[in-house]
Amino acid sequence: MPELPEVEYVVRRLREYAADATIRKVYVADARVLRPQTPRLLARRTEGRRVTGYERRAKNILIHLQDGWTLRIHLGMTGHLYWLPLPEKLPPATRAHFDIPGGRLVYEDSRMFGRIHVHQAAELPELFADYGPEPLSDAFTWQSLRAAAQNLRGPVKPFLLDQRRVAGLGNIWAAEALFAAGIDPRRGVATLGDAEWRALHRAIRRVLKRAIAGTFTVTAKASDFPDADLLTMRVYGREGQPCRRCRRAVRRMEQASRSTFFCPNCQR
DNA sequence: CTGCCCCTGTAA
DNA sequence: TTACAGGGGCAG
Repeated sequence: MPELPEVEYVVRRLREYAADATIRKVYVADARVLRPQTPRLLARRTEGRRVTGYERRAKNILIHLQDGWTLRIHLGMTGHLYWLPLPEKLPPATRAHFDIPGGRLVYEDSRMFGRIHVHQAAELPELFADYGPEPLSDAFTWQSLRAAAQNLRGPVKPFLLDQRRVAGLGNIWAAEALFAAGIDPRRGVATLGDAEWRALHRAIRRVLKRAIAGTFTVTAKASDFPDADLLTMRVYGREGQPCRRCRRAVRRMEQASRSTFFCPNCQR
């Protein structure tokens, strides 16, 4: 479930609840979430080290530690990462947890598409070398978006999901941004004009900012993130329901084996 | 680019 | 029982 806004939420919560934590001990209940690394390696690199900062890069959570180590946690489809105060019981889908003073950092993940890796901080630039700009940073402009599509063909929706073009857009907000920009997800990137690139760029930023603000308006359990608010979606998950703008039925189609929702009337 | 794979849970 | 799920890596 987590996309950029939820990952951002997690990072801000960790800064709030687990600032200056020291990792005392690591427990791995299912080593598959570490692949290709191992519990032994994870323990060796993290135990006894203090957290020096939390950061989000695309949909990755970075936990910087003393001695130049960084935990990189990707939540995949069903991952959750949050601080849990000590008396509370670990949930059944806990795959790993980190003991810190006063509580635990819990990594829960039913489908285990997420990953926990430890890296030397120096190797991070290489790790993220292929990522596109952060959509909420100054580096992301409508010109940079247009440039990322140079010499590419194919529909705009899969283009937006490609982390090398823009970092951190997922299926929901790609669909919502295209609706906000009034662009049909089937349109080829080569057919978009400057006015459309501008509109798309603006829509991506607006939609993500609104989603981030939204995650903070709902109270979440144990500082975990709340589910994306389907009530505020314009098209995502609304197949057959009336478009909130023109009342015509929202359509669902498949693109690159992912579902795409759009309004054929409002998006052209 | 698309298709297949990785996994489990939930709803129709 | 089947369909579907908001993640990404990899081969073709």
